[in-house]
Formats: sequence, structure tokens, C-alpha cells
Amino acid sequence: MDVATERQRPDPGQSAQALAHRYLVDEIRSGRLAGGTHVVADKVAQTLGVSRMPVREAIRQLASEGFMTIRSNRGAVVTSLGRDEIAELYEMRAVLEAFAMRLVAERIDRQGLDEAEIALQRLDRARADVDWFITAHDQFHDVLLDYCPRPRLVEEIRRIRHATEPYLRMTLRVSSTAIRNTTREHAEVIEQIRSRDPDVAEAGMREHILRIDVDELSVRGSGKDD
Amino acid sequence: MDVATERQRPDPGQSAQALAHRYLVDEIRSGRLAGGTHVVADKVAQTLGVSRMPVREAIRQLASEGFMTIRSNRGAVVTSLGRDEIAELYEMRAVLEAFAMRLVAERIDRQGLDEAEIALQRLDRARADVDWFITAHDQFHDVLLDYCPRPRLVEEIRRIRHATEPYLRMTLRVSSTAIRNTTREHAEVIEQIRSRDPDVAEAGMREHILRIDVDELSVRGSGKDD
DNA sequence: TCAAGGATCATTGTATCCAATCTGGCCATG
DNA sequence: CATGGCCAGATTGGATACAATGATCCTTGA
Repeated sequence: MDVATERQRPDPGQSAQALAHRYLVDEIRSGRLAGGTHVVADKVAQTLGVSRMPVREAIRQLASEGFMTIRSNRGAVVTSLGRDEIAELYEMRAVLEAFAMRLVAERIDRQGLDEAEIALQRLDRARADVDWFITAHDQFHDVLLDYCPRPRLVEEIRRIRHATEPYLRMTLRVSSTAIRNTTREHAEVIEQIRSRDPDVAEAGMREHILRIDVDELSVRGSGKDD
Repeated sequence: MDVATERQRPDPGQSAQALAHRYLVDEIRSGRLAGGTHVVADKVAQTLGVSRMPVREAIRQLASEGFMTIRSNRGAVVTSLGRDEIAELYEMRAVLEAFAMRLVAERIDRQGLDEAEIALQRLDRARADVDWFITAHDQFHDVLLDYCPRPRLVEEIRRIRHATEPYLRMTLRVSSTAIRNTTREHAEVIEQIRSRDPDVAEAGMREHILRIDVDELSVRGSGKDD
């Protein structure tokens, strides 16, 4: 119980498939792997120093998470979302996260509201840098979701948020419209939750998420298929 | 050309992994593979006459779809949901499918409403047999979802419905409470959609799905882990 | 010049093989 | 009699090997 704590394994406590999964999610979310890119399992395998098999499994998992699309016998491509698909994902997130806020409004305490305010300030200060902004924005929503007692619901909301992240990232790089009213809008969300009225909280978050201008998000979303 | 080789046909148009996936989904949804059952990849592989690899991939995919749970180095078990998890899934489906009905109410035409009425009659006639009932019930909801112009949303709703199917099936076998008011409740759903009022349609479907008695559903849901 | 057809190559899908890990039972020891 | 370590079988995770499919490009004939 003293010596065996750390092994000599190349990936401590991390299976090869988990490594590949995290690596690919990271690449896709960050935009380094653009939508439509053909992902060759062997290349990824060599990059990570593992064999093709765990990469294949990771790709399959990514496919059922919506990040990639598998075409039979013709490999996997990074899912490239068109305008309508982005809109649909935002709509789904709006519905789910709004419902989550209904539950949050009933549970959140003083400390939670304070955390949200702090996250809001961080978000305000992060408006200049895209990466920083996205991180802060995720944190803001996550702070509230921490008070939602529905783990699967929260997981699904995060999954959708991550799936749309590359498009948000692209947009923020060329247009700051979306950032302009951010602070006020998120402050409204806090206020609506503070009201403790479930209907207000749900309606508020739904509107907040749907307020996104999808046409801006989808500027480069489609038409770039391999 | 027959007995010597058991694997004669390459399953035209069907990859081994897709075969394994469909097989396992079928086993799980039907309840033949009970929650908590330890699924050994090699056994499944031999049953299907393929190797262990495509089965592994199918299992991995099933895991990210929620049907199975993978424990590192200790294999995969059929996901066994407890009362709270079942309730959460029903809640999520309620929220999503209710929103879908909002869109359906705005789009459905005379023909769609007629189809729903027919499905309702089928549902009524199917109340005696569990399998028949579940099929008819799925069909009823699917008829309405056909008029929802959001493919991913519909897919997610179906996924959740399938994930909870074994528990519904178990319940229906021992208790007919859930079946008793089915016809009236589903008739109400149709009426609410017929009103063409999105708010009414959404609120109606939410209530319809949440009206399920989760405690009945979870009778044998947990505690059976191997 | 250009289109059709086939050879070649890259990549995927599947099978088999090996190492690492877990499980359970057996035996020694206190 | 209880406890703990150790060995054996079973099972998983991963790597390599092989077959099959699709893509590419080059030849060849009009």
C-alpha cells in the first residue's frame, strides 16, 4: 500500500481510449479540428503513441455524443453543423437549461447567488479575450447548474454547450456583437433566479439562450465539408 | 459449404458492430438482459458469430447512450436505474417532448390529427398485452413527433423513451394502474394539440409524462446489481 | 484532349494475440 | 477458527495482423 501507488504506465490512471477521447474533444472544442475535417484513426493513434483501436472506440463514442460523424467504410469526420442544426442545439439547450433553472431557483442559497455574481464579474472582465470569455461564460452557467439536483440533465446541457462551442468561438473572433450585452443579460438571469419564482427563472433562461443570433454563429458552419 | 464455417454471410450492408449494437439494444429494451447483468464481450461475440472487437465498440457506444455502464477493467453491466434516475429521465423527456409538442401544435394538419386518433384507438385496443401496448404507445408518441421539425430533438426523446422502456415493461407486467387511464390521458394530449395553442400543448404534454408514477416503475429497478 | 477503366494505395473493419487486471478459492499461519 | 497472502482461471484493455472497401491516379483508346 506504499510502493504501488504510482505505476510506470505511460498514462497514469488514464486508459488509452479515455486519453484519445479527451484529446479529440479538446481539439474539436478549441476549433483546432475544424468541422468537416477527416479524422484518420491511425494518425491520431501515432500522435498519442497508442494503437488505432482505442482511438476507434473514442471516435465511436464521440460520434454518439454528436462531435463526429461516422460514414460506413469511409471514416469519421468532425461534425459540421449548419445553421439549422446549430439553432436546434441552442433550442434544446434553452429548453433543458431553462428547466434546470426552475429547479435551481428553488434550491439556490445566498452563497450560490454570491458565486454567480462573482462569475458574472469575471465574465465582464473577460470580454476582451475569446478563450477567456468562453471559459468564464462556461463557468457562469456551471455555477448555477451546480445547484441543479439532476446530474444527467446537467451533463446533457454541458454536452450541448460543448458541441456548439467551436461555432461560438469562431463567431466571437470576428464579431463582438454577441459579447456586447453579455453582462446585462447574465445579470438578468441572476435576478430572475433570485426572484425564486420557478416560472420566471425558466422563462428567463429560455429567452436568454434563444436570444443568441444563430445566423452569426453559422457564418462558417457549413459548406466546408471535406 | 455449410457446417464447417459458421460465419458464411458477411451480413450484407450490416457491419458487425452495428449488428452487435442492435442486438444488445434489443435485448436490453425487451428486458431479456436485465439491469445489472454483467455483459461479457466474448460471449456476445460468439453468440453473434463475430469477434470480440466490434462487440467492444458496440458496448462502448451503448455506454455513451446510457444503456450500459463501463467499469474500468471490470467489464460492462446493463445500466440499472434507481428510482431517482428513472424519475430524472422521465422529467427530461417531459421537458423535451413537451417543447416538441409546442412546435407540433403549430404545424400539425388534419391528417396528422387523424393519424393520432387512429394511434389512440390502437393504443386502447392494445391495453391487454404488454408488448403490444408498448409498441402502440411508442407509435402514438411517434406519430406526433413526426410533425416536429427538429430531428435531433426527436432522436433524443426517443433515446430516453427507449432507456426507460425496460422499467415500464416490468411495471406493466405486474400492475395495470398505468394502463387504466391511458386512453383518456392520451386523448387529452390530442385535444391540447388540436387547440393549436403552443402553451397549452407544451404544458399538457409535460403534465402527461410527469403523471407517471415513478415509484411503481422502480419496483425492481435497483438492488439487483450482480 | 479527354473520358473510361483498371491498378495501386490509403484507410477502414475485423480477427487474433498478448499483457495487465480482477476474482475467487486454497492454504498457511496466528 | 479467523485472517491474510498467493496462485489459477477468467476477462478486459491494447497491439498487431489481415481482409475488404473506397479513393486516387495513371494508362489507354477514341
